Amino acid sequence: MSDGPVQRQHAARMPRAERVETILEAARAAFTEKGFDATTVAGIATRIDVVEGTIYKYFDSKRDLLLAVLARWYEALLASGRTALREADTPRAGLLALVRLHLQAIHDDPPLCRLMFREVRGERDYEGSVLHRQNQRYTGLLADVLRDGMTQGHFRADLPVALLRDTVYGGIEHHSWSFLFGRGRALQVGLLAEQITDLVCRGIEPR
Amino acid sequence: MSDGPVQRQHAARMPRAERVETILEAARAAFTEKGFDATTVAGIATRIDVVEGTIYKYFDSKRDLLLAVLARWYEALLASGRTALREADTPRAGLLALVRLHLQAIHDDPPLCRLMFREVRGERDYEGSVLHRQNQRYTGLLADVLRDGMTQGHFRADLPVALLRDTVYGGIEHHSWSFLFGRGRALQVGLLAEQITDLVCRGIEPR
Amino acid sequence: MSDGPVQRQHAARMPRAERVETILEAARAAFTEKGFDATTVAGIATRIDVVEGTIYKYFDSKRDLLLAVLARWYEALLASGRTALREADTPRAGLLALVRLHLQAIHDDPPLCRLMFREVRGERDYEGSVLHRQNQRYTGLLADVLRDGMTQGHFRADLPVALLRDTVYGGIEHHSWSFLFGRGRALQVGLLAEQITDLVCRGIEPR
Amino acid sequence: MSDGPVQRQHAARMPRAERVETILEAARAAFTEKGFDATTVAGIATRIDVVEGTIYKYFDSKRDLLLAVLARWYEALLASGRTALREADTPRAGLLALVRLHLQAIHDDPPLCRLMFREVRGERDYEGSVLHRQNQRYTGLLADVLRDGMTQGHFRADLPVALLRDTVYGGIEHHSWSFLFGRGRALQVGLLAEQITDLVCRGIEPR
DNA sequence: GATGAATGAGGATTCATTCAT
DNA sequence: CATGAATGAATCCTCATTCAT
Repeated sequence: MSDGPVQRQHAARMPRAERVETILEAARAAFTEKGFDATTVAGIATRIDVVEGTIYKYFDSKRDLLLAVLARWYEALLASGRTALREADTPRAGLLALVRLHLQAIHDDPPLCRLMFREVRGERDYEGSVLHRQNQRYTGLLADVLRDGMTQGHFRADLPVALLRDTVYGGIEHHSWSFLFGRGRALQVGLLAEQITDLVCRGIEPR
Repeated sequence: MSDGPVQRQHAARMPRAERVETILEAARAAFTEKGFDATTVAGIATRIDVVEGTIYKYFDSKRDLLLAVLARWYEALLASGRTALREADTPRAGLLALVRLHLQAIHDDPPLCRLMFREVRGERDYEGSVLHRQNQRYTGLLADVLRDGMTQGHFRADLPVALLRDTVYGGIEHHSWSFLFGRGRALQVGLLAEQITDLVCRGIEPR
Repeated sequence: MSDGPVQRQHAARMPRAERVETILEAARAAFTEKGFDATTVAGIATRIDVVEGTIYKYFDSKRDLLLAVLARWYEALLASGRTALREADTPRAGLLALVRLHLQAIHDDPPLCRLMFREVRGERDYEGSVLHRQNQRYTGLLADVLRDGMTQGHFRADLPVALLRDTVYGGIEHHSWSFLFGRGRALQVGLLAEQITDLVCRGIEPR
Repeated sequence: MSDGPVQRQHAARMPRAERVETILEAARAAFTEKGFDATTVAGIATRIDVVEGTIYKYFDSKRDLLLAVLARWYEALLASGRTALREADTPRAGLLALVRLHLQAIHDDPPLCRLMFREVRGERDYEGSVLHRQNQRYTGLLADVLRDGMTQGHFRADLPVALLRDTVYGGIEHHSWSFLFGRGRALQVGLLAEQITDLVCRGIEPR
């Protein structure tokens, strides 16, 4: 008898939304474990017992998948930011909350942050992408807090909001660098948040 | 079929140092024009009329070449930083000078900065590399200024120097992002330098 | 991610014959627009708002679909040929009519002809296919005319009918080539028909 | 010990021209044996004990390789045609020689002809290609003979040379079809050449 | 010092087709 | 009659790097 074609069982049928979910989960795991390049689509597929083709039914490309994984993360971050702000009663408190949130996010999932910093930011397809828009909404939260603080007289108004926003996020990220990519020790989330907030607030305190 | 026989003459023999020079120049041009991945070693070789093998006589790998290109750039930057500091008579003046220098560097050679941010930082081989060490020396200039300022009582001393340093450089880079990678408009070097310095100084002014 | 959920309604149910009709129509459009390979079954399905599976209910394979499309065309051609012959009163008139018909067909639907020449003829599954049989019936019309002409003494009988037939059809097709595949100008149907008929009937020997 | 990288011996070094030769030979064999699609570049490489990359050093793509194989064949054909003409002392003799040559070529290497008819002719990249130009030179030989014959009064001059040329080559090819693609019997080169020449020269009108 | 022939690994992607619902 | 989730095969091509000459 000739070798029969190894008829593999079809994976369990799933409604679209659910399948997307499982793929996203597997992709996230794979990407964070091995990085983008070292991850193969076949590898992702194997984790959830489907074939590569199935993944391409739902995502146009491997890169698309990466972007989708990160988009979900940003979604959650944005929600957390909004929640945090609701409980902040002064601009300074809002600022502190957002700084802490950002540090916490980096602290909690370094691999995902590495992915974001390494594989996405600065790539040609980032500008104007959904992810970029989400990022803008997210950092916009802090810009809003600053603007409100200026309006209400808590902060001096002669420095551009965008510059302040970038200083905060740029500072945080730069400072997290060795934690993320080197052999740096854990981030002191609480302390750092206080220090950064302090630096910025005193820098923008009205005379 | 690919290009014909092209019976090429041996390229002019050159003393080692000179040959290294031409290679570095060609590599810099190629990398900044097309990015690291899109640049081929063969392409670099062609620019100076040698073959790939010749390049490998002088550099161990394509990546090595990139690192060497950037190392030269940092060398110059470091020298500029030192010069600038010599003319600064107060800590604040020193800080302003270094901020301005950094902004100017980004302003003057965006492609090279892109290379640095995109292809080098965050890569596994950066930590501990020569380039990293140079970067540390370079940013160390600013750290020194801050430390001196604290010692001399110009700056409050209760915030970590490293955090301040990262805030400055992180802020600058974050803020340059859209200029480098998006369709952002030119950097206002002078104005930005003033604003950043102002923000930081008032933030760290002793009460 | 690929197109959203697109919760589609079931397409209107149709009696078999009618559904076959719509599929054939869509397939013809798709194939002639983009060629066989570039056409996807999914694309054909989309045109008539059904899913791929539906098409496979009616046709065994994509190739089958192509063959069916062309078979309809041949059907019409064959009918035209028969009609044309009915009005021809001499062998030469019959020959002229068939030559003109063939040229006209090429002239009227170049995309379909391209399909026939490019994707079907010379493929392994053509020999012995329904399409091939139709082709034989169609070119058989001309063979019959020739045979009749020989029997009746209008034509010399020492050349194989098959060779004559192939010379006519091969000549026409070869000559249409640049019109079909190049940037050639329109076919001069009437003139060419006369010339070809003349050539075959009289040869090129001067009287 | 970790798995050493199976260091395969480098294939014998060859000068460019010679290597091109071996590749072309292997490609020709592979293509004619299995057709274009079924042939893999890896398979070609294996035949001559090199790796795929080597082939891509000399040819830009698999298709390029096919075209190059056929170009060589045409080269030879063109030369044969010129030789044949040199010995023909009348236009009719020239015509006969070229017809016979063409039939002989088809007879001698059906697989290569199949390649030409199936994979090249009618493809988008054929028009304007080197191959096309060669084909034009080749068929131009026959056009020249016809033109000369007309000038010298051996042939009537009221039919377009291009039409005659296409009739000859189209007729031959059409007639060879079943030999090439079906289960048809061998071509009767000599007989067919006589008949075709006769047909073209005298037509089918009885004297 | 320079050449340039040869290596070799590696994976994303497409879509016709099937079949459970 | 229609859906649409899942399969799975199959290979071209690039280019950094090596090394014999």
